[in-house]
Order: sequence, then structure tokens, then C-alpha cells
Amino acid sequence: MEVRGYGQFCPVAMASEVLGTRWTFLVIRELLCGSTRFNDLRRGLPRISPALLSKRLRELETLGVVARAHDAASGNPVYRLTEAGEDLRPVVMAMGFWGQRWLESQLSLKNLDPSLLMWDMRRNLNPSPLPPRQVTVQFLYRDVERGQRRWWLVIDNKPGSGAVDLCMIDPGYDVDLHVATDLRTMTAIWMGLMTVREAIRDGTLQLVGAPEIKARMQQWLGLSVFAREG
Amino acid sequence: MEVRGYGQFCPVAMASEVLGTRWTFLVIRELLCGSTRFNDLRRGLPRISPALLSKRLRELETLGVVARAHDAASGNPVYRLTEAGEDLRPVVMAMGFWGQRWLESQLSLKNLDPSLLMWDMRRNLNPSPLPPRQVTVQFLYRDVERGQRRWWLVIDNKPGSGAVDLCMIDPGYDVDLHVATDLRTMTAIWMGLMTVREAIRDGTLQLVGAPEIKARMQQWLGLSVFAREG
DNA sequence: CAGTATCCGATGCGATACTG
DNA sequence: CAGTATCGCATCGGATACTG
Repeated sequence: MEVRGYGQFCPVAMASEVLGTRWTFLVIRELLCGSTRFNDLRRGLPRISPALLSKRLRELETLGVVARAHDAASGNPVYRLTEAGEDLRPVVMAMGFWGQRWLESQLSLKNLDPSLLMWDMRRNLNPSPLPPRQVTVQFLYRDVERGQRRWWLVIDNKPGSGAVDLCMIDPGYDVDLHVATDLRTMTAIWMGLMTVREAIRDGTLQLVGAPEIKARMQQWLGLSVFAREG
Repeated sequence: MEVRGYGQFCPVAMASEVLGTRWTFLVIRELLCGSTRFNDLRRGLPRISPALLSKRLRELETLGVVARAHDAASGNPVYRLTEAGEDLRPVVMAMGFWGQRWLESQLSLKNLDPSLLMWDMRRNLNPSPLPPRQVTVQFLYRDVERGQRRWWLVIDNKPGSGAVDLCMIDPGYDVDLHVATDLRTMTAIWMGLMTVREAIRDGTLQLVGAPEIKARMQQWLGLSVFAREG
């Protein structure tokens, strides 16, 4: 049971463990979230083997859910959802809300993973509440092993941009905000199980840095899409 | 690929073939439709082996989706959905609508099965447009092998009742309406892909019998829950 | 970067038979 | 009626290594 898990805290993953063909819903979720390249998909699904990902993509292609193409510029293969694939969004969302509501307490916080959390945060971050310049936020997970303890989000928020980079090695920029917490707390916030304010009051989250960035963390931190109604 | 099919025309089955753990969504569908006993479930899932059904029920029980109890009167085991299980309805419906929309043309009409169709019709039949007395409708599928060619629905529509019986052997009552068609046509009507009126006009469906029952067939024939929006 | 190739143990699951 | 027991093949899928 344990060995076969997806190692993900995402509610879709938890629902899929019993209901779904292995990895299939998660591949679709990654595509729905906007990943298009093979190794981007692998990044969102760290435990999938390349052989199986390839197989799943071919199956979904046969089913008419995925279309394989080549990027005009780079010539790299890209995978996109067809209209039928996009239409699976309600199914995946329904699974996610159900998992969030009914499986969260059992599984969510047993499948912590800093890289998936940070990768999701990078993807959903909302730069608009941030000042219109480059912003660097450092995350320190006190309870995580040395190699994955520190992360940097570098948000290029100059007007017209909005790109977010995720680094595991110090990018060298001045840090605008230091976030220190434990992985479980940050994941719970991300899942909408608690708020930034509550975590600060509990003493499980500390913020040091620019007050205007600190104050709006709950806003620029885009929450998991399943966090709202859960 | 063919041997592993569910042999069902239900859109949930078609969607499950690729997306779901084998049989799991269909077991849930049966429970959502109101089956509670082991052999009722088997009836709605003719190709499942008893061992696998048993296994799935135990898995769903572990997951908190199904609760096993004993019928007070008979002492027989009954399986019911918990609140979490009922809450899967949106997921199953989303899968069904998706399957209906995107997989229907490929698969629906390749998985014809008279017993499943009649069993579904029995379950969803709406007696209220029928006269308030016992009504017997005979179905004749011209293209089906002798053993499954003829079916009778006996609707006890006396005030306060509403029970529907399905027979494969002549119950001996006077038949109020004779329906003669082919299996594909009747399935298409059931799926909402065509109407009774259209089938009559095409000449693929003939009705002989009481005019008031004939005229309201589209009404008393409750359609598949996926027929509406598809 | 984007996959294939190969291996092999684990399991999934269908078929059949049997039991309280 | 409501399952369990057993068998055995097929496939699934993880790990690892390799290729254009």
C-alpha cells in the first residue's frame, strides 16, 4: 500500500489511488495545469518511470485526449490536451474536491514532498499583489533534509512580465522575504487547511523581510485549486 | 483490448476502460443506482467475477465509501454507500457525461447487451404517465438470439404501488403494448441518441397496442441519466 | 532533451469450483 | 443467497540502462 503510493499530497492523487488506473489521472492533471513537455510532466510526477509516462501518453493519444505535436520554434515534441482532454477538467476537479473533502485527513499530510509543493507554488503563484519589480522569496523548511531544505522563488514582476523561477541553489539576489516553517505547515496552508495568519500565530511560520510582501503573502501565494471549497 | 471490455454501453463504463481501476467505478455506479445486495450488484455487472466484486467491496469499505450491514428483516448482508460514497456521485456523473460526449460514437453501440438494457430500463422506468393499473409491455428484439429475444416489463401501477418486474419468460398477462425493434435502436433511444418518434418514422421500431401507452412511451421510458445533456 | 529497451517480480483478474 | 478458495496466465509497472 505504501510502496505503491504516488507520493503526492494532491487530492487527485489520493482519490486516484483507489479509483483510477495508475498515474492516468495525474498525467491528465499535469496537462490540465499546463505542462506540455515530457520532462515537465516527469517533474510534476517524480515517481513515474519514463517508460510508463510514455505508455500513458500513447494511450491517451489513442483515446483522443492528448495530441502530440512539435514546437515550431524548438522542434521539441509537445503534448497538449485535445478538446476532449480539456473536457476532462470537470472530472479531474470532481475527483480532487472529493479527495480533498474525504481523504485529506487520512493521506494528505502523509505525502509531504517539498519539491512538489514548491513546483506547484511556482505554477500557481499570483504576482499581482507583489511590487512591480523582481522579488526574491526564500523558503526554509526546518524539518527537511539538507538537500531540499532551502528554496528560492524569483518572481520577475516588472511590468509586462510575471515569470516565476524556482531555484534550489542560492540565486544570489537579495532576499525580499525569508519564510521559515516546517513542510507540513506550508503544505497545510497550500491546501487551504490553515492560513498564513494562523500559522504565524501558532509560531510554526516565521516571516522576515519587506512588510508589504509579508502582509500579502496569503494573496500572492496562489492556493491549490482544491483549497477553496474543500 | 476487446476481451478486457466491460461489455456495457454505459458511458461510465467506457470512460472507465482507460481512466479507472478495473470495475471500481462501475461498482460505485451500481450502488449509486440503488443496488445493495451482492447478487444485485452482480446482475448489473454480469462479467465481474464474484471474487473480484468481493475484493472491490472490501477496498471501498476500507476507503470509507461503502458500509456493510445486515438487513434487519432478512438478515442478508447489504452494501450501502456512506456519505463519502454518495459524494462520489458528481465524479461518476462527470465521467458519464464525458464518456457520453466523447466516447459514445466509438464504443457505445459496440457494447450492446439486452439484459443490461432491460435491467436499466426496469430501474429507471417512470410509471406515472401510465394508466393506474397493471401494465404489461413486451419487447421483441428481432436481431437478438432466441434466448434473449423477448422480454416483459410488468408494471404494477395501481395507486400506491409502482413496482416494476422484468421477465424473460412470458408472465402470461395480457400484453398492453408490443414493442418490436432491434437492440441497437432501443439502446440508442435509451441513450438519448434518438427518440421513439424518430425510430418509428425510420421504421426501425414498431408499437402495437393501447394508444395511450404507445403515445407516451418516450415519457414512461425513463432515459439513461446520461441521456439528457450528452 | 526525449524518450526506448530490457528485465523481472508483483498483481490483477478471469475461470472454476466449492462452502456455510 | 452470499460469498471464499484456488489456480494460472497475462499484464502491469518499477528499476535500470541505453540511444538519437
